[in-house]
Amino acid sequence: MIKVTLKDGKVREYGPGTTLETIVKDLGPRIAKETLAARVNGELRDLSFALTEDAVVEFLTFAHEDGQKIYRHSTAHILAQAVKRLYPDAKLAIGPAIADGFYYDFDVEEPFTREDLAKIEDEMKKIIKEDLTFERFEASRDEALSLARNNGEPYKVELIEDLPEDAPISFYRQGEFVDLCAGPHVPSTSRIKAVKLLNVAGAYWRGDERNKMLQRIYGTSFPKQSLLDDYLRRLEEAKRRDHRRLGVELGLFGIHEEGPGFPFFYPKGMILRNELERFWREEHERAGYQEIKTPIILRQDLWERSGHWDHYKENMYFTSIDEENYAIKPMNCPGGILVYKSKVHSYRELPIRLGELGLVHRHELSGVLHGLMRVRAFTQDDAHIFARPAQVEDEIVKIIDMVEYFYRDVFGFDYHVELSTKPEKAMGSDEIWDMATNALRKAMETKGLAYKVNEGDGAFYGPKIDFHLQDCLGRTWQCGTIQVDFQMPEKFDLSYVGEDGERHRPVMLHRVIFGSLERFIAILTEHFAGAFPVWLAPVQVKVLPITDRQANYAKNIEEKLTGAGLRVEVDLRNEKIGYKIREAQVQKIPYMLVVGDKEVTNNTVAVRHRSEGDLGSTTLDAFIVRVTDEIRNKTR
RNA sequence: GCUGGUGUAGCUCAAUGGUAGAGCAGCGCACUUGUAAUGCGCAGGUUGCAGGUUCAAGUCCUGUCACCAGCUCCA
Repeated sequence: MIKVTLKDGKVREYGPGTTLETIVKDLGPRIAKETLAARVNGELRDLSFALTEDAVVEFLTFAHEDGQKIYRHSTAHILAQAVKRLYPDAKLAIGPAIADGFYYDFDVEEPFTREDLAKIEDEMKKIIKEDLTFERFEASRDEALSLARNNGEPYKVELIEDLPEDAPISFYRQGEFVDLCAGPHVPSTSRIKAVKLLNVAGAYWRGDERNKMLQRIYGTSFPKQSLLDDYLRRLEEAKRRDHRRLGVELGLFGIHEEGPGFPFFYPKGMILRNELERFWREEHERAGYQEIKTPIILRQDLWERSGHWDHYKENMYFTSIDEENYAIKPMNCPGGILVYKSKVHSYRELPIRLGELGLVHRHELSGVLHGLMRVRAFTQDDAHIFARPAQVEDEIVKIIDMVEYFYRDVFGFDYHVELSTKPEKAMGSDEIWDMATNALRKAMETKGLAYKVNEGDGAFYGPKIDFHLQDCLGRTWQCGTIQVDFQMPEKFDLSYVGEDGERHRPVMLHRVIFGSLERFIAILTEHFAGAFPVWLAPVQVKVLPITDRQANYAKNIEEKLTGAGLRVEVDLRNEKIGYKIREAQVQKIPYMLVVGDKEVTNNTVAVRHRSEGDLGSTTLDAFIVRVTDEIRNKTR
């Protein structure tokens, strides 16, 4: 007998060769019905897997992340089968599960249309009804290659050829359809209850733009129709948080056809922006930064010297002045360097932290522009830190602290961290890159920060840590970044005078906290769905008189609130109170003060909060205390 | 940049190849109102732009610009 240890620690005994399916049925009909696959001694397995030795077994349902992945991946196979039935000439590429669903890439002569998608979805539903079993079989490398060749699947051939020599090669068959796949899968196609194909888009084979563009079909699936409906509803709701939409609705910012990628900030958006800048300046002053401002246009030879000409020219705009060549800055570092070089520095001054809210311009490909998230002109909350080598790690830790304070404590964002290493097109030796990369690693370890590694994704002058934030649809955007740079100090012959009276080379750190004000404001808008914390709200209080009898009282209140440093508007129009409230609610103004005859008589205000509703009457002074407290504490 | 899709009033959307329309917003008038939309009226357009087909184009074709989704690339 073999011992099977279950998740809850219970041990059961079965004869050798017992399949997981038998075991799960033994556990009960309900778990058997919900179980999709299992993890056996850490390895994901099909339910048809037969146990030959003692094992720790965890049965996976849709409630498990791995269970969901297996479920969606199996759906992707059904998609591929449907496509092959309807379009026998389609060549299969890859079809993984992704965050909220799956996709499958096909090489087809004609791109799929919306109507095609509907047809394919219908065919998938047929396949589900056919209740086809997912059967696993293994093949030798040669068998696998000839199978893929016989099926006329060149992409699969390529995939097999790239598998390591000793890797077992497995296939899955459902009905007439066979696909190369590591698995595992759900037991049969009928396990997929609700499926929806969402959209189709081009995608390069292996993500390389030099390769052929394939047609990628995105879809999702759930074990219940109601879960699918919920998901689709959530998607719709998420779209209502879109900063591009809220930017216009709330009068914050917008992009006009006259300036693709060049955003406009309207008066209310500027209030938000200025508040962020004010907060930023306070925090940086506290952290020992000095502020500078460097020009937007500088001579081209500066950029040749910095390496931008060689490494970043395609992203830069150029101009000429008096027949001399100039460049519009895509980064602030060369300017910061010139400030550093403007005088001789002693080791006693270091680290020197020069902050700059610097407007940079970058030529981004037209297809990547996205509201305020991805633009061609943006303001980085940049800083360049010139440090002695021994100070570098400590400085990195301090920057991480600041990012955490901003993101987690003040704004309440979820974020994740990535470390990017030396790219192909880079300046400097591997040794120097290793040193810089290790400094970042060590700082993150000191902080106990979990991070993922992006090989070859660093800046051309150094490795970086990136902080990524999520938008309303869960897409992530790089915001904060910390970069260690040994190259620029070399290129520009930077130095400081050490204790020994000799010249030494400082190390440079490039860093941003917000990343770009534009992107950060976009994230902020989506995160709060436009209902900004009071300290950021463009209008903090709206005074709503019930009739024009209270107009003077309302104006008086406005004056007092303005005097207390609050941003106030009064709605003096002859409208019903419900109408005024609705408009203030739609504008997501945090506080409404309703004033009618009662309030005038009692010298009070009736407070309404945008999310808490009617809070009852109070004195104006008490209200001012409440709001100013929220502002000072940056209450979310 | 690439693949596909979409461009009609400030916004959201209608209009068989046959006189461009509605709701909201705006403006005017009436109503003087108690916690998410009062009523009536007025105005608003070179249908993204440029060509073409046609007796006739918002609608069909070509080009172009912008936007949307994804890919590639990045804060």
